[in-house]
Amino acid sequence: MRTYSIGEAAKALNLTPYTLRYYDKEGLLPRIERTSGGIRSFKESDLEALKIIECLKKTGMPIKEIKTFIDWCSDGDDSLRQRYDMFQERKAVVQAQMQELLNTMSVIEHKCEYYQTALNAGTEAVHKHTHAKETSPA
Amino acid sequence: MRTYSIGEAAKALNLTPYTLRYYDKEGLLPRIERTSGGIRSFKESDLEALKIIECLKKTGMPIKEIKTFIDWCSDGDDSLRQRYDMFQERKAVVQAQMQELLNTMSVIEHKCEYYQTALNAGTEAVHKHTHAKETSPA
DNA sequence: GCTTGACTTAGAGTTAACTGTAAGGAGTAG
DNA sequence: CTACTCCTTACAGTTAACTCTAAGTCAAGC
Repeated sequence: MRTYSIGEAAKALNLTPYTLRYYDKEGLLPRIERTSGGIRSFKESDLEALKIIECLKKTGMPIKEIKTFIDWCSDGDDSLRQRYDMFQERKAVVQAQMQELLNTMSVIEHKCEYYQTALNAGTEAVHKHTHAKETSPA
Repeated sequence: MRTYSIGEAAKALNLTPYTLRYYDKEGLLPRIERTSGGIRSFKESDLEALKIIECLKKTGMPIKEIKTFIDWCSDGDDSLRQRYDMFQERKAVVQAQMQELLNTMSVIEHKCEYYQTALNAGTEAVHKHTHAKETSPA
């Protein structure tokens, strides 16, 4: 099975060696092996674990919480329930983020239309209501 | 038209007075008025502008870029094109974020199933492939 | 008239997640 | 042999976005 240096692993994951060393320091790579010369040797399984770590990061999970999960993984079957619950919670978090993103998109799209109309008219005044004494263009 | 103190505005927007002062210091509230005593007086239009600011923040826009937009708003109709382009770009950003969130969700859901199965079996070994010498539980 | 509470400023401190520096080691090309 | 490149550690520096502190102002209630 081929292995990867920290630079190769970084490239494969679109990260930097700095970041990978930082993850290691924070305890996110407990199983990482070293060569006789002390150089980190990333296996395919390490890259897979890092992909999960990046996935959890994308859900907004802080690194300390990810470390808790990594520790659970090292604990074996005793922590299956915690890990299951964690992913269920992450699922709920992502669902909420999706809903929020939809709301955000709705506002952005309204603004796109607003500025499309203003651009066609050549002036934002086209949106001024007669009853509004003052409006903020933002 | 009723106005709001910084504390009231913060509550209405689910922010803190510290944050609103910080935004002001960064130039995000150029039109904010003050009472004779020097106290910030938020109008409805200021709250609306802040809602747009919060919306842009949710798309991951840094505060310095939001300030650029706020400055454009003060510039009047000359900047309509820039503002339109900016919202189009934000729309593309949010679409990309949505796609990424869908990918993330897919991974999370696979892990939910993985741990559901493991939990039913009482052990993660249920997922071990015969050809795999070693796997990372993450 | 005095206390209370919310407001003001300038500026310092915090946090997360990197990001870079310095000093040095090891393997490879010429 | 020597230069080059990548690796190592320890630790300092950076950045964004707050978050708080200190010292002071001001209006309202008792």
